[in-house]
Amino acid sequence: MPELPEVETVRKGLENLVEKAVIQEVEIFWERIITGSRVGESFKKALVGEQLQQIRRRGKFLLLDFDRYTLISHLRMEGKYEVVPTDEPLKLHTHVVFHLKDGRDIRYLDVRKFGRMELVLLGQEETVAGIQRLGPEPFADVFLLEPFQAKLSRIKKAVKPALLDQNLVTGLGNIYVDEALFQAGIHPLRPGNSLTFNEAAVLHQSIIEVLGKAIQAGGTTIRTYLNALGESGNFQQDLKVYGQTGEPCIRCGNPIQKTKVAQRGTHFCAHCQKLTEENVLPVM
DNA sequence: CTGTTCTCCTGTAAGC
DNA sequence: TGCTTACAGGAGAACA
Repeated sequence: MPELPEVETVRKGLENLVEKAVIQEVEIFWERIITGSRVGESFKKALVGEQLQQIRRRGKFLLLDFDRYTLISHLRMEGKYEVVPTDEPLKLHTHVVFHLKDGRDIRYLDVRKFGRMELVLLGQEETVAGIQRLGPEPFADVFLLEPFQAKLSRIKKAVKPALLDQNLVTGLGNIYVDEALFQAGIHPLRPGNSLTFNEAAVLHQSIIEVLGKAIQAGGTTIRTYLNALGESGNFQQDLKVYGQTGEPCIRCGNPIQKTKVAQRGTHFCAHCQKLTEENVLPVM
């Protein structure tokens, strides 16, 4: 599942391959991938003749800047891009194809069809609600402790779903949220407002470190798909709790446990991440 | 406004 | 062996 580090890896890979490429034609095989006011023919028509100038990223959204438009792309669970010669046969689950003037295609594949694309006027991504509500990028220069702590202190729900909201900080998904909470020694079910200032500070630092290291590693590759961009990371070898159910905790040796929090598989060490009695949330 | 549940999708694995 | 069910989860919609 692409989270911020994986999306950043895709961004770099795509930009290196297709910067300055010009779109000749667009084909859509699953209409629901495209949302917003420019869908179907209007989406295709707008992009014909457009040259890709740069690719930016905001949270887990890719922002492809053309001459007059910005294509906002979210990979959600399993979306991926590949750049291949136009004459190469389409793989299963190919939903959108951007034919380029140089004889190649940018192809969007997505087994689950959860990913979305939206075309807005150049640089107008802030008009999209999903981007407007994003918190700061998880970097030390913009993700500041004081506002994080202040917001967290007003959140009654569990800290894990709070961090997955993308509003406190953007970029965490199910893998890195478990890793950051483990590194900070905080139980995923602790209510946001139950964290002490010191705990919030440690969590803040853990989020910056975990995502920073994952970006350096090129993200986490759990299933490898040859030729797809962003599937070559190696952070999977640095995972301390995600997918480590039953394995000994690197800190205390007790087995890593798996449970469900807010409908999501959640990995943690019951010894290192304590949920004290008074912090127990009502059964959902 | 806050918090929770449902929905979208298909491949894979577990269960009977 | 073959059919059914559970599970994987990001984000937006729907709802209390």
